Amino acid sequence: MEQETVGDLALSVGYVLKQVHASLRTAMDEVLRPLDLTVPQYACLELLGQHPGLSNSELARRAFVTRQSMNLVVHRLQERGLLTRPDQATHGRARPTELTHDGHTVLHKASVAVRAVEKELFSPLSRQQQHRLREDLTACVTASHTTNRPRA
Amino acid sequence: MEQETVGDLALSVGYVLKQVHASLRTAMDEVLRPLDLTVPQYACLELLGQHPGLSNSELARRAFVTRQSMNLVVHRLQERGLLTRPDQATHGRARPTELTHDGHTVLHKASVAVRAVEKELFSPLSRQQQHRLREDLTACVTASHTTNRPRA
DNA sequence: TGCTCCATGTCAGTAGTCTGACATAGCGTG
DNA sequence: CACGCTATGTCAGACTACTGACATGGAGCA
Repeated sequence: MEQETVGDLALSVGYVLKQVHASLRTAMDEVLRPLDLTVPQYACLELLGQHPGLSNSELARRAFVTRQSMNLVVHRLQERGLLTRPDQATHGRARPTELTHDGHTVLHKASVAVRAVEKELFSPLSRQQQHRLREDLTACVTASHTTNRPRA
Repeated sequence: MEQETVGDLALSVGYVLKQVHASLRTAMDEVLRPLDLTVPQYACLELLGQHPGLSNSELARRAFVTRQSMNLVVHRLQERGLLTRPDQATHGRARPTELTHDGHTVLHKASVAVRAVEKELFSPLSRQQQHRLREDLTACVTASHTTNRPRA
């Protein structure tokens, strides 16, 4: 027989997942604050660092926020001179965004700090366990993308 | 040598974790909407179902939100008659909150729906893998609680 | 060509959450 | 007893993210 409801929240994978996510989020906020960056702003920079030329909508999808929210993030980063965006789109309406020199500099500092946070958070797990954890989580999202609409 | 920055976001445990969390959050929102419940509201009910008599601050900690946010959640659920809260505190200032009969009814429906969502999301993993995943995640949060301040 | 459909960008309004602040109740210690 | 410390509840304000809506540019098709 299968129990329909969760007996104990600590035994719910979803609850523990949320707990780890909250810890990661808090820790990231702390290390990004000295750089005057929010988590979505860092996500935007990181995405552009690895995939230059992404549009605003594409950034939004990959950062798991709406286009409108990402639009504000992009505008503020643009005001700070961390990224560039052509005034006119070359092809459609999508305007490819890229990091400036300052953007790359800030991103590197932030990326190092965030990497350290992740390393600390997952330190109880061995390298092999971390790899396995990532594989398992990846399997879940790829499966949900096939059953639901694959947004990315 | 250790790489300081993440080469590919898909290889970052934190990024995949956020991805799974986003999927879970979205799916929970969808199934809770027919019940006119938000995720924090469901979390509040679930916590009270398993631990009757929790105070507002305690609910906030276990739901990973601030006291102020949880205060609004509790008030709205109280207006809907799903939970009761004494007007005066018996001992300190903490007022123990408990579910009403309607609260238990709504909670049961919601809990069944959420349980189904989790089961679906983690369906790519075997029962053993899910258990292992939960164990690994739990290890991370317990470790972070010892290094940082143990809020709970 | 003209039409539909879709994706992108953007604007306005709304709702949720957070930070900061203050008052109160209990506990421990001088 | 008095004082400081902590925890809880609550209020006010600001910020963030979301939903809904609209306009525009391109692709596909009759």
